[in-house]
Amino acid sequence: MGARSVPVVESRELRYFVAVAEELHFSRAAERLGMAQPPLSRAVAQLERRLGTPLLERSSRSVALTEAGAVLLREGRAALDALEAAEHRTRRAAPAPTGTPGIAIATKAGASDELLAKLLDAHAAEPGAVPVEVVLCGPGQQARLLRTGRVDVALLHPPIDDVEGFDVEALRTEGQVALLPAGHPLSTRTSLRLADLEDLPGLPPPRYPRVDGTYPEGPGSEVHDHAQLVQLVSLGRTAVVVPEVARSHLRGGVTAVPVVDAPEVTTVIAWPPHSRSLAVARLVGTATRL
Amino acid sequence: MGARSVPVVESRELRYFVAVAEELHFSRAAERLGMAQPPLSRAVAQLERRLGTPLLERSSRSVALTEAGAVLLREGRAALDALEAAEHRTRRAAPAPTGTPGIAIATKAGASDELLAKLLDAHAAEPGAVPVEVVLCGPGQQARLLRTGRVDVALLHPPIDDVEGFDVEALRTEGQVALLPAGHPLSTRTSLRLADLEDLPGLPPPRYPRVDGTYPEGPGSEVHDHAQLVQLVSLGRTAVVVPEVARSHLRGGVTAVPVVDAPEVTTVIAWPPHSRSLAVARLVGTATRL
DNA sequence: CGCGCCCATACCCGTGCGGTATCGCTGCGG
DNA sequence: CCGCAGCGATACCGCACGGGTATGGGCGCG
Repeated sequence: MGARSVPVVESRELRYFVAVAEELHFSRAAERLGMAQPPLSRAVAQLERRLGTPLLERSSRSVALTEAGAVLLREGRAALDALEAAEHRTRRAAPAPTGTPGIAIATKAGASDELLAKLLDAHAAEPGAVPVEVVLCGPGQQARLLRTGRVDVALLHPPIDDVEGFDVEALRTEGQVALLPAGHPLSTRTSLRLADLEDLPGLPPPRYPRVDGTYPEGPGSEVHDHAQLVQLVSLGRTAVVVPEVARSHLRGGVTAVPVVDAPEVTTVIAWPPHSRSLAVARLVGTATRL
Repeated sequence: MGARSVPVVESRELRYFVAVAEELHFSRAAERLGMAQPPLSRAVAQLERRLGTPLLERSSRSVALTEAGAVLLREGRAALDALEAAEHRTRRAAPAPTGTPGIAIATKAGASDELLAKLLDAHAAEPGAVPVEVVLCGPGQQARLLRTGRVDVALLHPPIDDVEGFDVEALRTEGQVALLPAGHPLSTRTSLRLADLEDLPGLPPPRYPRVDGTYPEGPGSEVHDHAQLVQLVSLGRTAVVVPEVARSHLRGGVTAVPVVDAPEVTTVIAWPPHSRSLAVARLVGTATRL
């Protein structure tokens, strides 16, 4: 198994480059990395020398990626994720108290609650069940947690979530309903179409946080969890389309009406390929038998 | 896109650990890494401190992997491969003369020759064809070249080759034939079964190199390419079972007889998932239309 | 035209990586 | 039973390199 070729790029340099490539700004990237700008410039220049190709186009007013730089950004992120995953999975494999010798599952906070509850119950009832740590996270974060090894499995919702590169098993498919303030003209309907819900007067769509934590501009309210969302609807401030399960934990003042032409939402359980973990395989097996 | 969590493990340390874990011997690993043994011991100990868990069980006479160490070996190899891939793919994306702005394909030396030739011809005839570099390699090496980004696509033969983690498209399926010295008693048969070929007197199976370049022990001759193999057969020194295409470039003194119960051999074209390369997509498209 | 933003260069310092020497343990052979 | 040899750990040292501060230089903008 010899002949692993000599490495040229060090992971530290790669992290530096990725920070600069993401910020497109050396000073801001340096700040994010907790270091000064000059050594960062030098490190990136050194990386370019080692790779033998420019990665960034600098003018004194702006920074842009070259073709090679774009490739390295994409591939470098993947490599750094793999590195982080190696670290986390090793920690998890360690004997207690350093690591929890169980498995961790990620799910979007406020989503798939009862499905997850059923899964955990069923798993706990199985012989040889291991402890399961539940990691709640913001929307779109599950994939990253999975890629970086902080969790072993995740519940997510393609095609909204990116499942590229994971093994997945579908658990459930459901339609979507509109949540409307009670008393809204449309709330008496027995079904709706998406077109009915466009530009409802006085009910601007809420603004969800982006993956970087910032919020888009717009008239609607900022929202970051499900309870807030339902509350906003009941206050007559917004209307939204959500998966059917949301009906099960509604409150007064909110009416749910099926939206017949909304895309179906599937919930899948995802895990990293090459997973050699027996515990993961068992959990997935339990999930598919629900 | 903030919040990439702080790294604890450096790629250099990981390479050191992987070397030790593969050798299970600090001094040999140090030699392989081109360094002295004491700093290697220290670096691995430091990695264990950072991860907060022992990776190796040392006695003064032997070294063994712990559970966590086995996980880190597997995951660490993958991470190092990803790192190397980032490097190679970036180089390939660089403008000439540093990188070849084309694509590279790996194939086992001496296998799939005419299939590859047809593919290259067909590709060259397409509009917008890019230069294709052909990388010949030893058996079982294609997957590594693909994983580490030295090539963009590979021709391989599941289930002999591991295609786990790659996207694949089947190109051809064929049976296998036995190559026998002309005049051998079995060479007059019109078909054979695997059982017929067990323990043929005077025709011990050849010894192929393992992935690490060493050869297993045994009575047969060492062999490292197809021409040698055929020559050995014609010299009456061995007999082998190979895919049917081998018939097309036989020489005198060798007879091919179909083996009806040998497993079918499929040739697939494989490429890394998430490949964003248009050139790769086009080459694969061409291949499947052959 | 000058100011300010931003990346590069110059220079210095301290940390940490790698090297040599040596110790301590252990299995083995006489 | 003792000595030797193999191997990993420890001790110590020197230097290379990563990171900091100060400063230069190019270019938009007011």
